[in-house]
Amino acid sequence: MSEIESRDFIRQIIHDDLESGKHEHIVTRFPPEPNGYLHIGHVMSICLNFGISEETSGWTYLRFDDTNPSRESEEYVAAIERDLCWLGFDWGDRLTHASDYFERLYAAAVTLVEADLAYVDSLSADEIREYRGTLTKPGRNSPHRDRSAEENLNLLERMRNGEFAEGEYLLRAKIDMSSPNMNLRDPALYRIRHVTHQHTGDTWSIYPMYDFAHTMSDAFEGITHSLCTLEFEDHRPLYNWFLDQLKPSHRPRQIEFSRLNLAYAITSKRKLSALVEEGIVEGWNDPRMPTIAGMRRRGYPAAALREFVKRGGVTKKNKLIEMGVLENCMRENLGDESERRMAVLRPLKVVLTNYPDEKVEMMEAMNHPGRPEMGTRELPFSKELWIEQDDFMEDAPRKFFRLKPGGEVRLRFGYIIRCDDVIKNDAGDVVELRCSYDPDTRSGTGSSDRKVKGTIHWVSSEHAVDASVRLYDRLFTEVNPNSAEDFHAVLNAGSLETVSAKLEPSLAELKPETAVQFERLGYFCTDSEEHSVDARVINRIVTLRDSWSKLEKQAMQQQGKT
RNA sequence: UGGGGCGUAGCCAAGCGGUAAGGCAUCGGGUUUUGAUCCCGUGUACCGCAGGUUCGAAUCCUGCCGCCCCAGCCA
Repeated sequence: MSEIESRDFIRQIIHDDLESGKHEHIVTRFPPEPNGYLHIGHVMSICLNFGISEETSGWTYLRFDDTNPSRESEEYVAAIERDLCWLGFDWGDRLTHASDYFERLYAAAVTLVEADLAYVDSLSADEIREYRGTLTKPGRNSPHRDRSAEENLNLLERMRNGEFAEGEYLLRAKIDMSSPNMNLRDPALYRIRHVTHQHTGDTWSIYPMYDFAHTMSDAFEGITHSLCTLEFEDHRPLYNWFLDQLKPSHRPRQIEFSRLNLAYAITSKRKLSALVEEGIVEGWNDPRMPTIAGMRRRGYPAAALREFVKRGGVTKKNKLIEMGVLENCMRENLGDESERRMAVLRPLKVVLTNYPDEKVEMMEAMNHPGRPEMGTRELPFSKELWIEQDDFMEDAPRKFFRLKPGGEVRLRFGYIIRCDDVIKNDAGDVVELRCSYDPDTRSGTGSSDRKVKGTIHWVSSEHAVDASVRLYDRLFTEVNPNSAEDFHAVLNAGSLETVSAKLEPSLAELKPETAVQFERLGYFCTDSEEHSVDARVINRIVTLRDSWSKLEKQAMQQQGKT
């Protein structure tokens, strides 16, 4: 253990800036555009920005980057605030909008025009593209580039007054049409848009572009470090150009980091939005979605999500993080925090032939094997039980130590039973097991130390409560669906399976959004929208680690080869 | 074929001229009334490749290769 925890490159810069006295406080911002729900990629940015200000006793603004009214909405701003709160971050009274600065932004634009650093163009969108040149060919100056400041001012004012149609005029920075950096070829500053803005209503008919609005908003808020993703690296010269020309009293510094990509998941708002609109998932908060709302509904604890992002690190290298890392964070957190319960997902009937017909015993069960302070509960035990179909095998391999004909197994917190008969239907499916129990092996009694290899879970059928349980799997079959030509082609058809499960009676009245472990199966969470005590709906968060299924897979592969 | 980035084990990631941390995964083993947890142990990383500088390079220099981003009046 070294005394100095190694810092990522951004925290190193910030540490140095504090050390050198360049800044007294660190001010960051999280600037989502309210045009969709936040996803796992945003979680990283959120944790970075809010995390850094927390660590340095600075502060962070939540700033809605609402400069494009044609695709933004109130629904999204509400969802973003909700998600941020749930994740555990607090912006206090520092909730702002880029639109809060529209007047100041306009004044800054006027300043640029007056300094002959911006002009009103009247080329069409197509012409502008044509004039811009290509990656390898320089662009050409617009024929309107040399309008007088007076004329530009007049035109800009009339743009603001709504005198022109959309696309008729455009305010552009006057930089360098031959720059090898496309962002410097006279980028657009303001475009005309006759649209009602979700925050400013109809007061504006021109709206600033991202680069201009974002840079100046950072400056207005005294942001010290403006952290963004790699694709904006090319924009930094433009960011700095605005600061150089307009000389605001605060000069923020933009630093870029690589985004977090999760294997088998999509993190593109456009595609996520398509999944919702095409009805491929049930909504932005479908438990299969990598959105914060979806992961929350799935049952992922916020703390586990934060831990996951922390493990990813902060660098400039493109990364694709394995699902297993995410799943492990969930298992670690839930393993410590959640109570254990018994539930049977795919029930198989077991009748204990030597158990008295009407008898019911109450068996004591620990709520958490590692945390006795979490207490115990009682499980009713009776003649007729449900066990998991997977826990019985007629022709079992040597290493299968669950139930098989003539074999013995321990019922967790119950007795050891032996399988005497297998009953099948006409189709040949196993529909019932006739077993006998050993009365001397009751769990917890002194004479219960007889060992059997396997222990399986069960539920008394008379006392069981029903539930609809949804088993989720990855939404895509491709590791990196982001780069697939068409994501529809790599959708996982089996991403959702719903089963009718039997639960132990203590689970009858669970509140929505409660996570528990179903022993030997995984972690599950009652659905926040559809679950009620009358109609239980439960989502599987993640399975337990399962070394048996691993062995099974290996065996299958070997069989396939030989 | 312009510009900007990035390349350390399967996936992340330390390292900042002195002879390759750590996590996850993998594979062994122990404990276990969850095949879970827990506990031990487990890696020949040609540090993208090739040269060079140096007593010494993942770290400095040169060249090359690979991958990502940029031609919205999106962010």
